[in-house]
Amino acid sequence: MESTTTHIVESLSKAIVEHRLQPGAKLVEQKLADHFGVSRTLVRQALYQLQQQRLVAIEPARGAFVAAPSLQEAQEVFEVRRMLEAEMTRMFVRQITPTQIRTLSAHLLAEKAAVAQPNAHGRVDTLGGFHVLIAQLLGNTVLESMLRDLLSRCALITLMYQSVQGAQDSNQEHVRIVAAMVAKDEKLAVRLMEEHLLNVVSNLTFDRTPPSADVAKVLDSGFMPTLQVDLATVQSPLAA
Amino acid sequence: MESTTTHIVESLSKAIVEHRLQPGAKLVEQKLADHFGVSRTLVRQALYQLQQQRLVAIEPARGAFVAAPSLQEAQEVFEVRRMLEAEMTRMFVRQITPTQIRTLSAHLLAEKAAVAQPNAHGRVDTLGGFHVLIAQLLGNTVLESMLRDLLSRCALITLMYQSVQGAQDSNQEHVRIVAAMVAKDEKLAVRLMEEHLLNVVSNLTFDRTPPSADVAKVLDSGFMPTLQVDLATVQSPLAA
DNA sequence: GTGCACCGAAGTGTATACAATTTAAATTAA
DNA sequence: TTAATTTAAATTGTATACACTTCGGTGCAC
Repeated sequence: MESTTTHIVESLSKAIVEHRLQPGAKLVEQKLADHFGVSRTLVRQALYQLQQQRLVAIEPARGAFVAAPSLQEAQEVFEVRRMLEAEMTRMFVRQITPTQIRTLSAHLLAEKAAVAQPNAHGRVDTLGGFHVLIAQLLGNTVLESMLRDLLSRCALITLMYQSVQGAQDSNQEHVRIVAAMVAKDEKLAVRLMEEHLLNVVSNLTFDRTPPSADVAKVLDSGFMPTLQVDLATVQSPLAA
Repeated sequence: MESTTTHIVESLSKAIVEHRLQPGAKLVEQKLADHFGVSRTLVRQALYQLQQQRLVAIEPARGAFVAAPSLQEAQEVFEVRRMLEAEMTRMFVRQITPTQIRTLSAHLLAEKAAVAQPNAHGRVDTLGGFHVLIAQLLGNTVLESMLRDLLSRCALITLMYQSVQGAQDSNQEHVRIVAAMVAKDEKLAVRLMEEHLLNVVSNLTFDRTPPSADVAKVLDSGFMPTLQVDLATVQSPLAA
């Protein structure tokens, strides 16, 4: 059901967000094609789509590179998130239900578990999931997919400008936000959400790590054993 | 400098937003390729990109169609706009400058002129420009491009569920919003902006116009003389 | 007449071929 | 040695070829 191109997009997207492909790294079409066992045609389509998601930058006649957003752009992305999520929080508090509270609580527990684990990707994913979950509970799929895109970009950004923000901190802040939501304290919930996002921005530094590495190796040998298996399963287009 | 694919994307995007290609219309690759004087390869890339912008829906093995968002989705899109633009307005009022006021005033005049004209596309474009302009004045390019995408989708939507919303009404509302901004009345400005957007949503009806027409003819003979010229110039990829 | 299998045309999905450009290396001149 | 120049390899941009799927209609059974 899922098109091959879509599969490539998601696989690359994941690799970028998980930092296995570093910002600035060149994405040579033929190498990717070989890796996925398809022709350049499909890789090309995937790269163009990733360009639109701002995870990849294509320079005409020069090739595709993993996006390396400027600090300026990074701040703008977070600013947009703040705007969107402040309103989202406001709306959510106004119509929160017991069922939703239970779902959120369950997620907070999942976060706590994820934070305790050594798997960095899992942590980022679960923590990001908190924000998507709220959009989901609001029942707005447009908002949800928009937020997903923003979160991907944010993952790339926080890796690039190595945010010192600890995972526990984030989890703690989420807990407090939910508490305010449950108390139906709109103002407080919004303020906490805004501060939560501002915290991340203020922790962005100029520490740019240099581009690097061999695309092929990076793609099939993620250093996380579990992920490696995952990749082996998911990445082959013929397996699906 | 602009890639051929990009050109096709923009050309199709414009045709969809301007309603020359109706929602649900089938976009046959070869026909488009012939029209643009390129191979299917490039058309294909363009269609995939438009799919991501939600202006086109691709059904596997069946082809690409001009998107026909459901009423549900339409409402969600406007809801997101409301969220984003409410915050945008709030921020804008807080840092508004005399220069910005002059720019906005100038735009309102342009709107007034556009509204008086018979050119429907020009009206929609100029009225939408108001919202983009504010993002621009805020200096947030990420927000700006996001808003642009949303506005494209909104244009498609309002055409589909023929909103009765008159152009003058919109212009009037813009005038009042700017007035509140100039007065630095944050609450009022935000409220007016929200109402402005809610008005549009509440005017959406179930009136779906049937899909139709010949793609080729629609693309080169827009019925607007000025636009036609524009298309003739812009659409040929070799001319650029 | 109505429904169903079949066939051909049209259209999509993917791979491959080839021209044009860029990149890197090797070579030569200062 | 360094800088500039030429040359070859690698890479991208676009077109084309071909297999596979879908769509429309024709004819046949009932």
